[in-house]
Amino acid sequence: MEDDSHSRDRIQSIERGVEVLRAFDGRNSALSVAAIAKTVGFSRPVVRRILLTFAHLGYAESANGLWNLTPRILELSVGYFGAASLPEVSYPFMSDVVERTGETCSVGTLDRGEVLHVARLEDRRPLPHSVRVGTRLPAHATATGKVLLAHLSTEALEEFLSSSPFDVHTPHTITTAAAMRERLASIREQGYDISQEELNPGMIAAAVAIIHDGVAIGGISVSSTTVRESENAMRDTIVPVLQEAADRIAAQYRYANPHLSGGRHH
Amino acid sequence: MEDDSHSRDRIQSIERGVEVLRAFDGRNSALSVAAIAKTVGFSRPVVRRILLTFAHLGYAESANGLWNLTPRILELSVGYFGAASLPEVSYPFMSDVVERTGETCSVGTLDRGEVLHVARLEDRRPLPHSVRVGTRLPAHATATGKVLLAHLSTEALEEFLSSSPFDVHTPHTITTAAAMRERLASIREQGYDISQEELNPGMIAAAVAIIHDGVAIGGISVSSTTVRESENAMRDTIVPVLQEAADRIAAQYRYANPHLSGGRHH
DNA sequence: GCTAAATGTACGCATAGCGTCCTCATAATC
DNA sequence: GATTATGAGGACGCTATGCGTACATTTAGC
Repeated sequence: MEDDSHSRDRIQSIERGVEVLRAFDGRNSALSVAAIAKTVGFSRPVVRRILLTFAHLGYAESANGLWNLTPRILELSVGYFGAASLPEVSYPFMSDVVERTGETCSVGTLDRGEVLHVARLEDRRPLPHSVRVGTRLPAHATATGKVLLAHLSTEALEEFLSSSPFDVHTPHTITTAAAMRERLASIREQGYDISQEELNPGMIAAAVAIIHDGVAIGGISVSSTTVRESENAMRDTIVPVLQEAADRIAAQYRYANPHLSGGRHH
Repeated sequence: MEDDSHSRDRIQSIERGVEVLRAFDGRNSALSVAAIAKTVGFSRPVVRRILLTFAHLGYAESANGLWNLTPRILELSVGYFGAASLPEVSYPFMSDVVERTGETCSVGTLDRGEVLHVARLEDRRPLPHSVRVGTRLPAHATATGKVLLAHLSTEALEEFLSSSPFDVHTPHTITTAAAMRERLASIREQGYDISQEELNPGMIAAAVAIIHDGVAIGGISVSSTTVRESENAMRDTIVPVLQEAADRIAAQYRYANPHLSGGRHH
């Protein structure tokens, strides 16, 4: 009751600044100060000061009363995009997947019970539900999420199964822990998952885990619509391509991160 | 003398927080509190509080005294990655370029006299100088930079030519405003630029501007090494591919941003 | 031309966040 | 293996920082 609000060594202004950045969710192109204030729940002068700060840093700009983030905001992610980071290593192989399948390819990791998309490569035809880099989707209703859950340790999986309420998105969404356990078992056996209309109607996806040193560091998937791809086509033609890409990404990742392999340093 | 340091409506803590994030430059994988404090010039407790704040938000984590950014930091860029943003629109066509040329392709915009890389797609063979998304390079010594400079308004160009000191990176770097004017004129005539060893020895790049509504909203380039590609090969085989991609990106950008075309709103 | 809603700005107060200081743990040096 | 040096973690009092209320001003809308 004392540690969650502000624990003396946590900086309020930074948390507020981040909340303002998150108010730009990518859907609304430009936001007014008042709209942001309403979203995040701070007073307007506070939001204004935060925006002016970001503007001074070059991360935001205002055009006649409406605010936008500038491309320079990408700078904040550079620290994660190391030479050996998962997206950095994955992109070349994802390119291969897009070329061979003609569909959109994504790479994601498990983050707080959700799939965080760290890399994405679209085919020329855009999909109805566009999932941009940085966005999260519920793990229990996505193919990538389930292949990652399938490789979790027993304790971590139990925690997920007990803590997460399984939101229902479509009639095909897996809703019970029992059904999820069953599905995860078959994923472990087959090595892939196909999710048909579990999150969005009309959408289908296949995913394979990227295994490095025995742990699933991410999942690679292909998403499409049910009119373009059937479950059989996914299994027969796309899963092998994904499997090959996952293996090559893992190998390249191992090569790029030699210090992670085997035991600790020296 | 009063407006630059802290102007009463700018939040110091946020600026400090951003500086700490930038201390993670992608080269050093993990940093200690003391190392960051030395880099940014704040006291250690301040850096520690900032890191704890980001850790609480899920953007940073510490492993036995060393700190890292987590993939979730990508969330902060989501606000820029709109459906109609330049990288979002470009990636599919960049994929095409990589496929047809077998080389690394990048898209960048002009930002404060530097080229800010907003999208990048590598071929499988990594390049010696890896330029990640979010990083900036000097405009005067890169192909993308020069095609963007070539489309600047007269005033903006004059300001750039007078303000920027042209750092010398190699013997081939353009160092004088006169030489730059000459080069820009030929770029306007030919529609592309090829930069051979102007920034890094052994590297060569070709770039073409992405023109939307008469203004250059970005540049697309292919980078390689001088052993793999000659200037002639660049001009004859790669520039046409880039030109086609640039045109298609511009067209798609126009389609994705209908409100930007023609006159202002209403 | 009047209401309404949103922006920019000012300013005094409270507190958030700063730095100094101390303790403890972990390495490096001889 | 004793000794120094370097860094992490934490406590605490003071002050500058950044908060919100309040007012002035602009822009849009019926």
